[in-house]
Amino acid sequence: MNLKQLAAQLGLSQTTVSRAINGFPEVSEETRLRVKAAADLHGYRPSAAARRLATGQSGTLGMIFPAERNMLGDLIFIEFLGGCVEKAADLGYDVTLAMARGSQSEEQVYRRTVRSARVDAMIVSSPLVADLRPGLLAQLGMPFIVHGRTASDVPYAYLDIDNRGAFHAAVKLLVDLGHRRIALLNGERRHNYAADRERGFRDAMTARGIAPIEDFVCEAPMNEENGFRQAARLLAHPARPTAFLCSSLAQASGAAKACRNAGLQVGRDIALIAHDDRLADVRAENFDPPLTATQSSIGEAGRRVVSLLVDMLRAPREPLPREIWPVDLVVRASTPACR
Amino acid sequence: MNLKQLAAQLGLSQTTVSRAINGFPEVSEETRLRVKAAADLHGYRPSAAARRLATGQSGTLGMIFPAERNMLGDLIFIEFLGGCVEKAADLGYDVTLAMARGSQSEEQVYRRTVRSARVDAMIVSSPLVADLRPGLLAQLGMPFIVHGRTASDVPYAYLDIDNRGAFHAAVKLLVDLGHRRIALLNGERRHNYAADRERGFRDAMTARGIAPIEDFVCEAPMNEENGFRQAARLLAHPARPTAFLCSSLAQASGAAKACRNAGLQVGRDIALIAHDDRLADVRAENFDPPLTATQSSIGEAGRRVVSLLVDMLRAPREPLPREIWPVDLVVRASTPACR
DNA sequence: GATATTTCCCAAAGCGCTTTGGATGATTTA
DNA sequence: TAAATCATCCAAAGCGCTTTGGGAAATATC
Repeated sequence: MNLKQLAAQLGLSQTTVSRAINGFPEVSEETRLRVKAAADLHGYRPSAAARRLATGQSGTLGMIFPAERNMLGDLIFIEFLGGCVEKAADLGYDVTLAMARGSQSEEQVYRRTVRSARVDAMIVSSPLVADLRPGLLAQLGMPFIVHGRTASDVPYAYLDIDNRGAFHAAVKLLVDLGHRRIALLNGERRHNYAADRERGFRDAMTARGIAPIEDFVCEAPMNEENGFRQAARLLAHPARPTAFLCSSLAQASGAAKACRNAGLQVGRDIALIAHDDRLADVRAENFDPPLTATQSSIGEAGRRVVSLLVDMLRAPREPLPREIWPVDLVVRASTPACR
Repeated sequence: MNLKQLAAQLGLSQTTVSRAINGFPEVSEETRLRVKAAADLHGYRPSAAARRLATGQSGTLGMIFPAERNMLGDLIFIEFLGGCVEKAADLGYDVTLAMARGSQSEEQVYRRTVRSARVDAMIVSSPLVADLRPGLLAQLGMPFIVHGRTASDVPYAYLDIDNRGAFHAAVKLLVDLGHRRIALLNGERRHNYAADRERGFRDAMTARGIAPIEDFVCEAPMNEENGFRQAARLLAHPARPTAFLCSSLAQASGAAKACRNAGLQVGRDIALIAHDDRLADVRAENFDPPLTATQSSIGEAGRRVVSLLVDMLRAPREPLPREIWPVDLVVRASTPACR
């Protein structure tokens, strides 16, 4: 059943029926009810294709699969994606995925996606410190929002968490507990979130008059193995760290193992803090001992990102939305005072 | 630039230009070249929306986020999804995702997706032994393919791996090595793949005249914790298993830990085999010791599933495609002979 | 009571593509 | 040479919706 048939059935014009369904004010409440009832009765669903053609809007948001694949990255991505899909569905949008493969560069994938006009807007995730995507999308005239921030000449919409503030607060906590020899096991510096966290770490140390020990400031892909390896190396140091600050629970897990191997009990002999993205199945409170963590739900971020993006599409406004979420520091059992 | 403008530019009709671009035979090679050149020059891309409306095809495949969320499940899903997206892009299709949330049941999500006609076909993943989705989709007239198999009244297209054969072979290997007390740490029985694996396990045991010890046949969500817990329990048994057969690397990881805790060295004192889905970052060969595994790439399965599904759409044929992939049994260092 | 204003509804024109059903010459065939 | 066949191309009719630009009746304003 299509609009024309439904209109005929009701003895109304297509215009009126269309307006009744889409909630325009030019139709009486009585008629609207009648239309809705008939639509329900006949199981009428507007054709997405026709609506898209008529409005020029596809009702679809696009995301690109991250080029780097690894376990934690995949888990974070899917959690974020899940939030996006959930919210998008609520708002009547679809989410479609593209992928940069061997032969096709990420830039080509973005260009192709934009040109085929299959999506109304795009979501950019995991930006690097210097990321070309905002510039590219702005130049192509495609609305977009970034989950995170990056250096960019053009203004852009974003939602980020306060990585800098979070790690600043974590360091402050440790310093207040008497720790001075604090190690940072960070993600790769080229990722903006990692750069921000390092900045927060350094600022907090400096603010307390402590010079960060350069050898204690580590970066590496965030996985358990790197966490283990780097922590083990630092623990072998003549003056070992008394606290580890990790960028992910995966690294924290590796670091905890290294501590155990070194005969140190986390929460008694050594302190451990990690950032917790609130993934479905990997949570700081389930560690042994429960981990003190900076935490922020990445799924929630996905929902909000979509919400902001759809707002932008429905009512383009200046300035572009920009949100920086504060990050909770949840103190649990892994952060003893320094002895 | 649209078709009309391009046609005017070339002094041709829309019909001819459309046919030239879509490779119909009614247009001379010379004209086709001329059209393609002009299209390239002006950066012409057909409007997806218009094409969709005219053809009634959306050029989009749909997938539903699995309702259960957990780490391994998410990793498997994203690996499969990645394969699907990659192949779909090659074939000119988009992949869109929907999600069953709190209020909306999975069935409602399927119904809504089908009625809004946003997708040409759907991909059903992780089917249960008794899964309603094939029946539902068949009834709704939506083409689909299942990754896996299920009990269903209606015929349906599927791609599955030979789970039964794989676990049969694994048991055979262990028995040939002298093992008799073999434990199965399986995923939940309601999943079809788990039921198939259990069947393979039992068949192989019985075929060799060994009665499976019921207490050694375990099912649980596939994660490290359950692997650890169940293995630890069985190892405390007066007559402990001499071999573990796990349905996932996560369980194997937990089981390996339980073995170490019990003072047993995997690959010397006890045997361990697991199924390896070839996830990006979790591979049997990276275990210590490298794990003997039944292996099959789930990303490859995603690619093939899309390939079969698109074939179905382009040229509907009976019978529906059905593929069962053999599973490799790769012997590594974790399976010593029984002492 | 006459004139504005609202309220509610409609006809028709797109949106940009595909596809049907010819039309026109050129080439074969009889 | 006339008829049949091909090879190319075209005009126009949708696909199912939104939206513009009114129009008629009901209500408010003076």
